[in-house]
Formats: sequence, C-alpha cells, structure tokens
Amino acid sequence: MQKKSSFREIRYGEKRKKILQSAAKLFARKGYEKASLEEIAACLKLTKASLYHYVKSKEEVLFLIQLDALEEILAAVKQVMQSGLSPSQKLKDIISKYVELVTQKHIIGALRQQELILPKKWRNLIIAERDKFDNECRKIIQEGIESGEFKSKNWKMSYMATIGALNWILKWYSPQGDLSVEEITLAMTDFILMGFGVEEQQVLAQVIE
Amino acid sequence: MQKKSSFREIRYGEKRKKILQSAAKLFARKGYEKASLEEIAACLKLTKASLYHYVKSKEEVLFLIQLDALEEILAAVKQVMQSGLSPSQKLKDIISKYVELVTQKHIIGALRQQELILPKKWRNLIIAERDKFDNECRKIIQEGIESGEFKSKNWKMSYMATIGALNWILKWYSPQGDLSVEEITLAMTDFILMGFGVEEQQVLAQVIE
Amino acid sequence: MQKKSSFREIRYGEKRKKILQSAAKLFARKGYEKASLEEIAACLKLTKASLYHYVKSKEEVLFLIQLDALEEILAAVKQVMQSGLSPSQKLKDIISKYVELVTQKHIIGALRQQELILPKKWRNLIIAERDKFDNECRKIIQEGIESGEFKSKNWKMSYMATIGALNWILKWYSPQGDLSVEEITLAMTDFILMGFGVEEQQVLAQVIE
Amino acid sequence: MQKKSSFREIRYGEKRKKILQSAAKLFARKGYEKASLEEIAACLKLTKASLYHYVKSKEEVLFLIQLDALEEILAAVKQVMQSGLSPSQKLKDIISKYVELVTQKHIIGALRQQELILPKKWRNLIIAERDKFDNECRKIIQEGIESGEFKSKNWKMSYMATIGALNWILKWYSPQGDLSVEEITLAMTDFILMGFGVEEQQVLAQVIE
DNA sequence: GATGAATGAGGCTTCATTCAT
DNA sequence: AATGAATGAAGCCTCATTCAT
Repeated sequence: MQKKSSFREIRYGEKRKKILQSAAKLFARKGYEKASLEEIAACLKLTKASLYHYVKSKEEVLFLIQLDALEEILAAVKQVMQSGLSPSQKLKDIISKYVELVTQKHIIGALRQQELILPKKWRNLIIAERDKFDNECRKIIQEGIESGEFKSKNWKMSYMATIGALNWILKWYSPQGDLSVEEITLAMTDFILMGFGVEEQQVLAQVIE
Repeated sequence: MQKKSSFREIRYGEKRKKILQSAAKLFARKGYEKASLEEIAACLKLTKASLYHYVKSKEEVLFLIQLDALEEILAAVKQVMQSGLSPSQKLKDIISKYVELVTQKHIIGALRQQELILPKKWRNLIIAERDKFDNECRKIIQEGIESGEFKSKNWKMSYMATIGALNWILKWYSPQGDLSVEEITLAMTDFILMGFGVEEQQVLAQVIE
Repeated sequence: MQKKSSFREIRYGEKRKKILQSAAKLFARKGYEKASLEEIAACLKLTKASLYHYVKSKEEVLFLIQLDALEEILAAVKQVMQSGLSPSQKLKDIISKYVELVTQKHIIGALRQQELILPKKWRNLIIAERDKFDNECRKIIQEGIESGEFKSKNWKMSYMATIGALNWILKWYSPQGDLSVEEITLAMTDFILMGFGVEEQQVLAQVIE
Repeated sequence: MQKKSSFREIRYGEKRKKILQSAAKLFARKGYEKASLEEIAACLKLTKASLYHYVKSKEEVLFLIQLDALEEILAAVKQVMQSGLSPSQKLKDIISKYVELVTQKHIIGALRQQELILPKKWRNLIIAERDKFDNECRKIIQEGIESGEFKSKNWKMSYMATIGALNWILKWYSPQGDLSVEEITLAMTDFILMGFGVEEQQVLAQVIE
C-alpha cells in the first residue's frame, strides 16, 4: 500500500512535470497569453478540465515554470561559485547551463518580461530569485574586471546584452534546426566573452564542460 | 472641397500614425495579445469603435507597425550601404539606428517572434522585408570578416546574438530609467563590435552619428 | 460474515448520517449551490469520490436532509397533537422543536425555497410532507382562534410571518454567538405568541420543555 | 447634440436599471448562485456579453441591487425619523416601505445572507449601510419601550423576528398569488406590532400611508 | 468622424459525476 | 471502503468586430 501510494505520487509528480514542460514549450513558442490551456492539455491527450488536477491555475503554471528554471540555474550558479575557476570560465559554465535550459526546457526567456503578470506574492518571489542570479553574475563580472581578465567599460550594459542574446535564443531555436546545442553554446560563449573583452587565447584555453 | 478632402487625408494620416505609435508602445509593454484595442483607443481619447475609421483590424495594426519599422531600418541600411564606410562603422551606424527605433518607437522587438500571427500575405511580406535586412547585415559582416576587421568564427550565431541583445532592450528599457539612449547605444556598440572581434582602437576611432 | 455485513451497514448508516449533517451545515452556511461536494467531503476527511459510496448525488443529499428534518418535526408535531395541551402551548412546543432543529441541525431553512431544485418525484414528496406540517399547524391555530386564545385576524399571514421569523434564524444564528438556544426559543415564542394575540399571562404560564 | 447625449444617458441609465431589476427578480427567485447572467440577459433579449456594457461583473450587479435597496429604505427611514409620529406609527411606516420593496423590487431579502460574497470594499459598504438601518430601527424600538408603547422583553430578538418575517416574504410572494401587497402589509404590521406588545387600539388607530 | 450598442467566439475555471484500481 | 484520474457541462468574463445613428 505504501509502495502503491509512493508510486502514485511519483506518477503524479511526473505528469505534473510533463504538463509544466508542455506548457513551457507552448509559452515559449506562442507566448503566455496566446497559449491556451486547451492546447496544453491536448499535448498530453487530456481535457482542459483535467489539468486542474495537477495545477491550480494558468498563472500557477507560469509561476512553477519560472521558479523551476530559476532553481535550476541557481543551483548551477552555486556550484560554479564554489569551483574556484577563473571568472571567464565561470561565465562560460553559466552560459552553457543557460543555453541548455533555454533549448531543452524552453524557459528562462519568459523571465525578464516586464509584464510579469503574476500575483504579487509570486511575482516578488520570482523577482527575488532572479535578483539572486543577477547578483551572482555581477560578482563574477566584477571579479573578472578587477583581475583584468574582462575589459568591459560598462559591465551592466554588457550583462544586459548577454542576457538578451541568450534569452533571444528561445525565439529562434528549433530542435529540428541545423544548429546543435553545442554549436550554439560554443558560439554564444565566444561572442559574449569577446564582448567582455576576454582575450581569445583565454577563451579557447578550456573546453566547456 | 478637394483641399478640404486632402486636408482631411493628411489629418487622417496623422491620426493613423498616432494610433500606430500608441499601439506600438502598448504592444511592446504588454505584448500583442494582452494589449486591447480599448486601451489603445483610450491613449488617444477615442473609443474602441472609432479606431476602425483608421485601421481595418488589430492584425493590420501589428502589420503596419512592423512594416513601418522595417522600412525605416531598411532606409537607414540603404544609406549606410552607400556610405563607403568601413564594415565596423557600418555596423555601428545600423546598431545606432536600431537602438533608436527600439527605444523611441518601441518596435522591432516583435519582429522575430516565431509566432508571427499575421495572415499569410502579410506575414510573407514582413518576412521578406526582414530577410532583406538580414541580408544586408550579412553582407556587412562578411565584408568585415574578409577584410580581417571582424574575427568571428561563427558569424551567423554572432548575428543572432546581436539581434537578441538589441531586441531585448525593448524588455528592460524605460524612458524614466537612468540610462540615456546614447549610453545604451554606446555600450551596445562596444559590446557587439568586441563580440565580433573588432580591435578596440577601431571601435573608438569614430564618433557615432 | 452476516454479522460483519450488518455491522458494516450500521457504520454505513452512521457515516451517511454524518455526511448529511455536514452537508446540512454547509448548505445552511453557504447555500446549496455554493457548497461543493469537495468541501462536504473534506469535513469528514474523505474524498469527493468517496461520498458516492454513501450517497447517489448532491440532489439526493439535499432531499435526504429535507426529508429527515421534516420527519423529525412531524414526529414532534404528532406528539404535540396527542398531548391535549392548549393551542398556545402546542404552538410553543412546536416552536421550541423548530428552533432546536434550525440551530442544532442547520436545517428547515432550505425548506421553503420556491426554487426547490429537486427532481419532481422528490420535490413532490417534500412538498407533501411540508403540507402535512402546515396543516397540523393550521389546525392548532384555528383551534386557538376558535377558543378565543388567539386573536389573529389573518391567521395565514401570521403563520407565514412565524415561519419566516423562525427560518431566518438560520441566517444569523451562530453557535459562537452570545445567544443561547434557550434564549432564542424563549424570545421567539414570546414574540410569536404575542403576534397571535395570546395574552401575556398565558404565555408565561408554562415553562417550555 | 447635447440633447442627444443626455437622451442617451437616460436610456443608458434606464437599461441599466432594467438589468438590475431583472437580476433582482431572478436573484430573489433562484438565488444569486443559481441565477445565471445568461438568464438575466435573456429577460432583456440581450446576449450575455451585452450585459457587460452596463455592468462590470455579476458581483457588481448584486452590489448595486443591494445598495439601491438600502438607499431607498434608508431614505424612507430618514423621512420617518423626522415625522414626529409615535414609535408604533414609525415602525408601521417602515414595515410598509419594506414590504413594498420586497414585493415590488424583489430585494432586501438578500441583504442578511451570512454569505455576502462581495469583495471587501463593497461588503463593508453594504454592511455599514445596513447597520445604519438597524440603528434607526433600534432607536424607534427603544423609544417605544421607553414610552411604554412597546412591551418587548427582548427587543433584539423581536427585531430579528421582524426582519425574518419580512425578508421571508421574498420566498413565498408571487404577484400572481391571491394576496395583495396591501393585505400583506396590513397583516404583517398587525402581527409584528402585536409581537412588540402594542395594544390593538393603537395599531388600528392610524391608517398606513 | 465618432460612438453607444450588441454580439460571437473563445478563454479560464468550477464542479458533479464516473470509473478503474 | 476509498481514491486518483478524467471529463462534460456550465458559468463568468474579455475582446475584436460590426452597425446604426
């Protein structure tokens, strides 16, 4: 009985995850507003109404997706921060994880939407988590500037450009396309680190992941 | 009577422009789906119904905004192409115009949405114009690579990163913010040209616009 | 095995009763429409689906509650009718029982809803039972009028006023409030009997219950 | 143009009033929950969606109905309070108005629902107005007790009984029924004043309205 | 030119109910 | 006996759009 119960919980959790994944994909492709619950449900051969077993509202779906993405990227960031690697290598690792999230889980992109329609309690939580991420990134960048590795004159804008370049991937990436995730990661890393003024040999010095 | 008529057409045209501007701003802020005609009308102290004097449908508004933006950027590109400037300077000029469009007219951002909800005839036209823009940019980049000015190993991805960085401005820029358009332009140019591997002295060699 | 079975039937019956009680309370507090089966189930630490072991439908719950209440009040009426007491005392006893039902079992109130959403077979049965109750009350009142104890000029309206006053208790009574059931019973009896024109000394002559 | 405009405003207001009336009737007959906007709209040969020209939400409809009723009854109360009549006559006048409101406008009944589902800002306003009404009534009753005209031993409960008797009219009154509003008013007044212990001759001394 | 009125389509959400386990 | 899953029906609400004035 316990087994059965825990088995169910797993399946429950798994279906929930699948719903969030499908939703994330649709939100990415069509935008939150245009993506209908009907469509999300259809992806899983469910009825609109059935979604409500797993999820309380469309807004909650958005919230959970965003939270999930943030937790995953923050976990990666945490690990990177403890790695003792050079700033440029740290940045590379984060870019790598970020690209993976955007291309595999179809998320993050929605994070910076000025609109963030979530109710306050959720919005604040999301924004707080996002700020954590931004702060860690800022630390890395400043560390890089202090060590002379980065030469950016306006690190804030460089950071915004980076985030834009990475989030925008969501808009054009297609798994069926001719660009592999590795290629994208490599090229993005290249472009961004060069944008930060990192010398090329440093960029090429280490293989990613 | 003719005079009156033409006078009206002019005013008609001006109001139409204002509608498109307001709509562009709202589309940028809230997204196409979430921005309602009612809201757009309210910006101009009009009623929802009155909009239909100037515009055939919400979709047409989106189409006109995108077309307008594309025409403006293409005009700038055309001029740049005939300027005889160096590739990096050409790119700088285009970035400059692009930033201006994004910040002043709140557009372009919507351009790369994979979703492009427009009916086919319009969608194709938009895509065709966009392709023109992409092609001109590609020419500049390749010219830069051939001349040794640019060192990008994957120019396509660099271009996508550039477009992402620039379009993303729409998501965070606020006229009330503490960043002037000039600062943004300068920093973005910096970051992107460095991303393309242009030597710093070249970047600083010329003043923008 | 038979024993077990009958044991189960008893428990079954008990649980069923508890369900009806919880439902009655919720129906009284939130109204039939607004009270959801989920909520009723939660009161008993059950799942929505589990209710269907004990009950065929939400409508049946309503029906059973009403029927139960009617049976209980009718039983009291029957006893009163055989008591040989004076009309005013009879009325007092019925009021007393009625208040008890309304405050303790949260019912009756729903009885006079013109809407009576029940399917016909049930509705008719409920109405028939209710008519029985009304008839017995009418007899008491007429008896009182004939004996000169009651002085009401329009006994029908007086009866409607009485029913209204009593049913309305459901809307404001709270077990946590500062009014005890006894106080309510006493005051209501007072008001109603005086409304029927019963002389005060007669009202005070006997202690209730 | 001004005429046209004001003409329209009147019609607008009139349609709005009609909507509120229809809604009030339906709310009274079926309850707030069960009465659907579709039905309300159908009464006026409108579509569900059309209602939203005149009204912001179903809740607002409920709010407006309640507010309207309260304002009307409060206006009557105000006039009564300045009349200098005897307490019993004051009470009679209020009952008269109350019955009129319940039978003609199908309201008030919803007022004491413990459920009051309205959002806080509205609920508080309604409750505040209702308290005003209750307070004025209390004054009258206490005045009557002090002058010896009323003999109620528990005036609060008598008041609750009165309100119950009057509100309950909503549940059984039908314009097609064989009871005229005048009859109801007369009988209710009779019953209630007698309930308050007012001597019969006093009750009969004055004609209502 | 402008707008109040009206509407159809579609979206989110709730809920009573059924069924397999 | 109990429940997780699934669903159809129905309700509220929004919105782009049309039309008569």
